[in-house]
Amino acid sequence: MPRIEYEPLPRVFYARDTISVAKELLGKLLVRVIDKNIILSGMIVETEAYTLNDPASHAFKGINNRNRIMFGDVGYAYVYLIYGNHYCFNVVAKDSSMSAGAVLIRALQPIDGIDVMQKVSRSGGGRDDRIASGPGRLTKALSIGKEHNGIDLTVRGPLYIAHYVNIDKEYIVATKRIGITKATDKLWRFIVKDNKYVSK
DNA sequence: CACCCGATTATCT
DNA sequence: GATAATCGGGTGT
Repeated sequence: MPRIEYEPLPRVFYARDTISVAKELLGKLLVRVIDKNIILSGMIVETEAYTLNDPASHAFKGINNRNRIMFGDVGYAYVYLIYGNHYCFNVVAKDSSMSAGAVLIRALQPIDGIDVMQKVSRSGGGRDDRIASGPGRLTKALSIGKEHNGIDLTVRGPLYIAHYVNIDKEYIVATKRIGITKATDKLWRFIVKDNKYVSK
């Protein structure tokens, strides 16, 4: 059984304003451990922030059974089904004055288990720059589903986020969020500049 | 490459 | 009944 060497980010990392966390998650590693011996991972290269007073956020209209994790403690996974057939993976992040907030992880640069991800995802036909490029492709590549909703991402387990590299401020670009119809002017999508694994 | 559309479910009106 | 933090396959240029 391989030793898992990646160090999870502590809960305090997520206990800050959602926008800052969204930026600082770039360059971190999303780690998926399957059956305690298969390790899949990727460097986060694209994120989006969703806050409480944000018409585009699931939290905007108040708590319900789907979004309740967004109103809970920080550092936990919020996974939900979109368009009836894809899962989106988020991390709960907010400062103590906010009741809800999360960061959508939209794209990864594959690091560990690229061959396994290619088999599972069947996206991109042999190219590695489409495997986890987009929120639905990412969850498919790492086999993330509703069973991971509410999981603690600050401890080594089936799914966690770890330290990896630091992205210089120069290389963080803010853009409009993708696929929303409300609050479309906010520049709350963050990408690693010139990285080919960012969704198009 | 651009556009169009169907899939399929939780939530809201 | 409509819409949604999406994707892949189809058709046309």
